[in-house]
Amino acid sequence: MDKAATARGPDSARRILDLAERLIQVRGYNGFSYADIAEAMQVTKASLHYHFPSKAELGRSLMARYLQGFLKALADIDQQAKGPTQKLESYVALYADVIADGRMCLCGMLAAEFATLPVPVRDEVLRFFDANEAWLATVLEHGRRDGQFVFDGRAIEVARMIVASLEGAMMLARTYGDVKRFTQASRRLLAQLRPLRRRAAHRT
Amino acid sequence: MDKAATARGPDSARRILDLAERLIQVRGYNGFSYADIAEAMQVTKASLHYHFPSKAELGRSLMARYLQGFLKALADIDQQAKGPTQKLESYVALYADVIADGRMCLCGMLAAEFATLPVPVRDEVLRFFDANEAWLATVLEHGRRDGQFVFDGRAIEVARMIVASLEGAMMLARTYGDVKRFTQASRRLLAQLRPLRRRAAHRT
DNA sequence: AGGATTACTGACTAGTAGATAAGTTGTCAA
DNA sequence: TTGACAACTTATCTACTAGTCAGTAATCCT
Repeated sequence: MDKAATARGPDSARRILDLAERLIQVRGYNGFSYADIAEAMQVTKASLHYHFPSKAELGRSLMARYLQGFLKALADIDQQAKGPTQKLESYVALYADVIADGRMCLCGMLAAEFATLPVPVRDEVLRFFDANEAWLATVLEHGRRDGQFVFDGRAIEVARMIVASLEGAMMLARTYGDVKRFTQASRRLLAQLRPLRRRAAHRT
Repeated sequence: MDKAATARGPDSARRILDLAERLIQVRGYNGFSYADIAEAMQVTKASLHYHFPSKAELGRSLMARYLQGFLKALADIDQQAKGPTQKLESYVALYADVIADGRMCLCGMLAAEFATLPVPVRDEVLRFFDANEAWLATVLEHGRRDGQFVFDGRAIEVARMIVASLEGAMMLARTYGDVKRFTQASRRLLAQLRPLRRRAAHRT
């Protein structure tokens, strides 16, 4: 009856993806190997190849799951948050949670290694950013309509700048091992959208 | 007298660094090998090890040179540019030139792979960002004093946000193979420092 | 001319990468 | 109970990684 020793089961694929996700977020796609996952799971490399025949397939599957989870998170924000301002704050909190855990956004990491990625993985990464920017642009546009945000030009452009800035802020925050670097940058980023620009010194 | 065939010479070390720099900017530290450089230079791998005993040493030397070149570029800007606004524009142009060439900032790339880097390389990367942010903070502070820039709080915080945003914008621009993504983001970034905030629609 | 130095080559090693084929074990359904 | 299927292991492979070492050719110094 003691089956705890052999951690066999149908959730192996999920556990593999969990480990791969964390490994890529910390070490990058080219910085981890099947051996790393096998060791952490106490199984052989061959067993991983049973679930994911190639590293490219593992990466593609992982990205697909990540994108799905991200879209779900955005949908949750759309349902729960009360307005554009609150939506934007919840959106930034998504990033903050990841960096607080010492990880980098999976896609930010893969974007850096883009040139070396298998094409299917590349495609998923682009889909992630496309969806990300499109959602954000919608929120920004709504916010501008009811006067919560002020910005010039097209919303998609502002969205792109915010996404890029958040990714960059994550990268620097993780490099310095200092979450404040992300928090401060994101706060400034959002402050620039507010209609009444405060000039007062604010607390750190 | 025909010595063009064997490209022997004391500039080999420099050529190795040139190739390594480009390779890292495109493929990352974990995405290139001695074999890549050896092939491009038409020499053996062993010859590379003569100049740089280990990959860590190659990385460290490269970073040291890169930092030196960057500091030189900043010094040139300090000498030539006429005021904070012009300095900032020249500074952004430094990044724009790199991305226009399809490359990523060397340190932005290494920041992504930070967890897997040899410690000496890490140290150099941090020194780069420290110097970068410090210089930018000084320019911002001067600009604020003579009314060319407006921002809340400490200049170093704004500098950090700008550096992170530019790195992020480069990464996304390269991922999409679209320089405009960088240009537009950086233009917006600088616009937010201007005292008279224009509300008019501006041309794309 | 001779010796030292610089800049290499060729041949090699140990370790790791992703990947495969054949065999084993546990579970469940007819 | 049997046999099919899922989830593995064992053993192996090829390609590539950084790195070493002994030797060599050209060049500089005296």
